[in-house]
Amino acid sequence: MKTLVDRIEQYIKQLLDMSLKGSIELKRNDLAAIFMCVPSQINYVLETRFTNQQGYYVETRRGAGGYIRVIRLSIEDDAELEKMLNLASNKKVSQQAGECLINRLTDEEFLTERENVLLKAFLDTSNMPIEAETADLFRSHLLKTMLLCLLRENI
Amino acid sequence: MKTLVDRIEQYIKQLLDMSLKGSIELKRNDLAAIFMCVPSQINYVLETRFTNQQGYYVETRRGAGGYIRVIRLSIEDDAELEKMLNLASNKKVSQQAGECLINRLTDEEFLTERENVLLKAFLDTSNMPIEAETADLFRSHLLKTMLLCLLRENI
DNA sequence: TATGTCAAGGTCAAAAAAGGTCAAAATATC
DNA sequence: GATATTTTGACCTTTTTTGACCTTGACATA
Repeated sequence: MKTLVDRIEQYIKQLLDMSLKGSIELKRNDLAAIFMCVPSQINYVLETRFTNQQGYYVETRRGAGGYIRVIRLSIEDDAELEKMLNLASNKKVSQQAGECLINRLTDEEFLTERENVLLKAFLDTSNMPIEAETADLFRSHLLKTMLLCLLRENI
Repeated sequence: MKTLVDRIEQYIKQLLDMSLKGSIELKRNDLAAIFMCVPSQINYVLETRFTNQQGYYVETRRGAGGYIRVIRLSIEDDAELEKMLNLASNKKVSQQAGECLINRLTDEEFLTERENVLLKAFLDTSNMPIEAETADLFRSHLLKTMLLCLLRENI
């Protein structure tokens, strides 16, 4: 059973897919009306499903004629991957951050669905008898290694 | 006279048999209502009857719209993989042993060439500032997780 | 130019809707 | 009778939904 957030998320992503520019403009109140919910629900969707980490950028404007613009950032070239590599080298990679990164790479078709499941399972250290510090280090190792493999292209 | 656990276990297994994907989604509260028991009884059933060793993998999500997903692993048709699962659970997995396992799985076409490269890179902890003990633990975690993923019927 | 109005969107915290944990009590089993 | 397994319930955490109240900006108008 899909939740409201899920449906709104899907709707926005569909709009993005259809748009040629990779960005769309919304009216918060209109969207809320379509889904028959309170306007702040839209903010919740944006905050939880369209973050920077997840590969989106959101611009808004208040007042009369206000809007919400959702921009999909794409990983066009290796430069973007290297940026991620930097992130992964930061020693501290929470499980959540790691999952975000993997989901994003999957969205952009750098990883297959199977690899996605596999990698996310690896990142999950919840049943490993180690300290948080070590877990973060471990994840950082995995992500870095994975990105290097991707960069070393065509395997 | 069957116990409550037994009946709930049977019910879930029936649902799994009927599902085409080898996985089902439950609502903990609904199930508890059906069997007129406390919700935590469902957890007990899952913990005691649907473990990895018994061939199941359970995913859950909390909060509104939460669910419990039970995934059946295809262990019966693959006694070989089950043996490996045991091996990987042995806490101590040297890098060499890990690579052997991965190569073997690749030979038998359970893993793609790409996954092979990726996984072997993960196993290499030589540039991680950790003790040998911890490294073995990591490898064991990776291998076990990998095997569980391979056994999942739904990916 | 300064000001008021109204149409957006923003914030934040409470309520609701799930699922999780843990230990005590009750039953079974040996 | 001792031990193992099952059942129950009180309390906790996570995620979503809702609503009351706040801020911003365009436009009209004095």
